[in-house]
Amino acid sequence: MSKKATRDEIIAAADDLFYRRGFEKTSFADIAGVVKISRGNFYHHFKTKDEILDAVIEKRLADRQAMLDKWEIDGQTPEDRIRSFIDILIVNGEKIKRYGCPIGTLTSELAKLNHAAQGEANKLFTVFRTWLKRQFEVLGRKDDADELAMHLLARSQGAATLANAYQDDAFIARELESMYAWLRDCAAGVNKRQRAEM
Amino acid sequence: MSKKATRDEIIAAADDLFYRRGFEKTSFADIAGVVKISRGNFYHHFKTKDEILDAVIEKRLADRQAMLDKWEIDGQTPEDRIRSFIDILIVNGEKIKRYGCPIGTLTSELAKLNHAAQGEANKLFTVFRTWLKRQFEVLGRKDDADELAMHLLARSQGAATLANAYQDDAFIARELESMYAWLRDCAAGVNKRQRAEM
DNA sequence: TTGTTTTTAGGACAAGCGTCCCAATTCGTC
DNA sequence: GACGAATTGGGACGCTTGTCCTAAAAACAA
Repeated sequence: MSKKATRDEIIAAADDLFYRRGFEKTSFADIAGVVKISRGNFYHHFKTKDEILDAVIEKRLADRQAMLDKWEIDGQTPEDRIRSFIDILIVNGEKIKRYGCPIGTLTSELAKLNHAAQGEANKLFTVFRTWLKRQFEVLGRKDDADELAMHLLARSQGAATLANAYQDDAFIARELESMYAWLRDCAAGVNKRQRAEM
Repeated sequence: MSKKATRDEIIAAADDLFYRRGFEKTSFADIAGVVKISRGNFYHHFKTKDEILDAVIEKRLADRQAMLDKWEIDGQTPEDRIRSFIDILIVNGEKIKRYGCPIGTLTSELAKLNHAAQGEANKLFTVFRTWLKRQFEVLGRKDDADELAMHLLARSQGAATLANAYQDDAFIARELESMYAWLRDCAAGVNKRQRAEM
């Protein structure tokens, strides 16, 4: 097999295992078992485990960016597109209930390991943050677009964390409804704080 | 030294290390280094690493419960008390920025490890959930008290996760303000969805 | 003081880890 | 088919891990 094909298989297997078991817990042997190559052969593709992590983060960045680019075409309005982001909790619901958010759990783990790739992993959040910011801008919320983006990211992360802990579909449904409602308010140009001050 | 005193020192050291480095990454040697006892001596206090984890979770449960019980006395109104919960993000702000939420990150890690103590760790969330639920009941939201408790837990978790990733004080301040405003609305008996439907 | 129990230190152990080497195999090109 | 390069499998390496044993020290009881 060509070098690149094997390399991509390793990255795909590592991506999956890092998500399901965590980076630290996943060993070379685990990945080799999935890809069905010998452990020794690894060194020809990746010199260290950290190099695999870098490649996995790179792949995740590309995957997420591709997904957002696709939404940019599919979604008619920025509100539609932001709703697609919220709906990740549905589309990936089963995996999130089992393993949490792939981005949030990775950044948390790397923060605890004080790992050099922390900065790269945080870019995963930033990809969504930047994209959401732009959607809110198009939506007409130019002044607080980044704040709204961060807020929605936080809401989504919180829902994912508790979905993982409790596996409660009713809770997830309520959080989704609540985020939809919040988004409608955003689109109407009225944010929660302004209303509270009325 | 008495057996219990040493045992408590081990638990305290493990509690701290599990939080800062994660359960998996923390070794017997790490804990022994902090407590300054020999590695071999461990077996006399804990037969397995999982037993230490159980003890750490037990301690965290007791600590949190004690904190909540204290708030029950200190806080004049249920709104005051719930505000104390929100303010954890300020009081433990520096640690949360560095290591994330001690509860959320532990449950996430144990979920990935598929660890037997998952259920016990989730009780940490439930301690807060139950307490918050009661506060909302006293606040006069008897019908949706548990829903409100879960929602606030999620908001808090999300804020902690992004605080850990970005270490952005302005973001944390905004999330706090937003949660305060939400709480005021709750106290006024009007939740966000009802308002959005007006 | 003597004898018993509790607590300790140090190290052995088998297993798993990331890393690395090297000889054999496969591949692509002439 | 032959040859150099790319790719592979198997295993060695030094280290760390959780676990466990044993003998010495300390604490306590009589």
